[in-house]
Amino acid sequence: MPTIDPTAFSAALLAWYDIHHRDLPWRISPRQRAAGARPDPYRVWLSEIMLQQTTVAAVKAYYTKFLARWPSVSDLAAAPEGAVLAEWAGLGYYARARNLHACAKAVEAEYGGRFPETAATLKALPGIGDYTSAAIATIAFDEPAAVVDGNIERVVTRLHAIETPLPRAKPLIKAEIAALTPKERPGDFAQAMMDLGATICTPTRPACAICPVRPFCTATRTAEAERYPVKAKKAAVPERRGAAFVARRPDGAVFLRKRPGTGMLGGMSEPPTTNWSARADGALGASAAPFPSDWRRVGEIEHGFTHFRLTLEVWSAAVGDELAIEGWWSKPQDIAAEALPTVMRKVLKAAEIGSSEAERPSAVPQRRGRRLHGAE
DNA sequence: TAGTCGTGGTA
DNA sequence: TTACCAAGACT
Repeated sequence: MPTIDPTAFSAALLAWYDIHHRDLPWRISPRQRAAGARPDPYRVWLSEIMLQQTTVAAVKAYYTKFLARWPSVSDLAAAPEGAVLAEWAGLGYYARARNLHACAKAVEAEYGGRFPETAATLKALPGIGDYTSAAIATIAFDEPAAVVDGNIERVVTRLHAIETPLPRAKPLIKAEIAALTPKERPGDFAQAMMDLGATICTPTRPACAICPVRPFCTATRTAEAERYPVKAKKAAVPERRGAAFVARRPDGAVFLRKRPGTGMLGGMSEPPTTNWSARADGALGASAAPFPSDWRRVGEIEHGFTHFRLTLEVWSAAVGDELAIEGWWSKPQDIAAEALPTVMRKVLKAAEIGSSEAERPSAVPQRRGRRLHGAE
């Protein structure tokens, strides 16, 4: 593996970044940074948590909403967890939201509302791991920590044509980044590497012809950049099946309950569902309902999760006000603000319950697939 | 260490 | 349609 001169590499990368950096809501410009400004650690942290395994495009609207509602870490710490989960609904990986709130409370309680300034101390906080601790310390506090995310893994494996598959190659990549990260402008260096990965050194069809660090890159010489990073094969995703039960009151309210605080969709809201069986065959039927009623099957929905695909039968019933199980009634105008994950909004939609103004049903409800499934 | 944990966009 | 993936953390 040929050695890269860190000084020359940084100079080329940062010169490119000064011109071609992305303008993002949680950033300050290289020009402001050069003038001595530093970004608000709260904003850096908030954005980094949201960006975990999530695209910039998806994050922007959530980031703006969170910042408007909770302008500081103290504001966020004072919020009820349910409000944070409801605001997070739709962004996925809900443990992030629970840890976000726990972290805000820890920063408030242990550090008086000011984020600690080193990667090592940041990493001890909930939801902040290897990558995020290094990113915050480097971007907000100028610590030259080794920042390694998916973009940077891709860039480095191409620079050195690393054949070792991920995640085994991770220690090697981190060592190389530690060697390349400059003492001056480490925050810009990290963000420049990520911007390079996001805009030039892309997973498919990388733009090697206009890459500022092409002279340092091994993979591009053999026109094989796209082959890296080598990754271990993934197992096929299994199928699971379950049923969801949408109870409706005469005034249109829907019965919801809260899922257990940990695990899949932990702490989020849902219409009552069965457990999601590993069995993908057979129908469950109204006998699986949380309480007896005149359940009618109104359709089914499919949803892909990271490690399995789920099919949910959707059952609906018109019921009275009193149910013997724990939960609450949510009126039509309140549903949009509930902490409903996307899969559960699909369920409500299948039961012809508008989950937002945008989905307000027309006078004649559109029924998709409804005719196919009569009552039992 | 390998499995768990969402979602929407894209080839 | 399917498969993969996007600024990972936690157990």
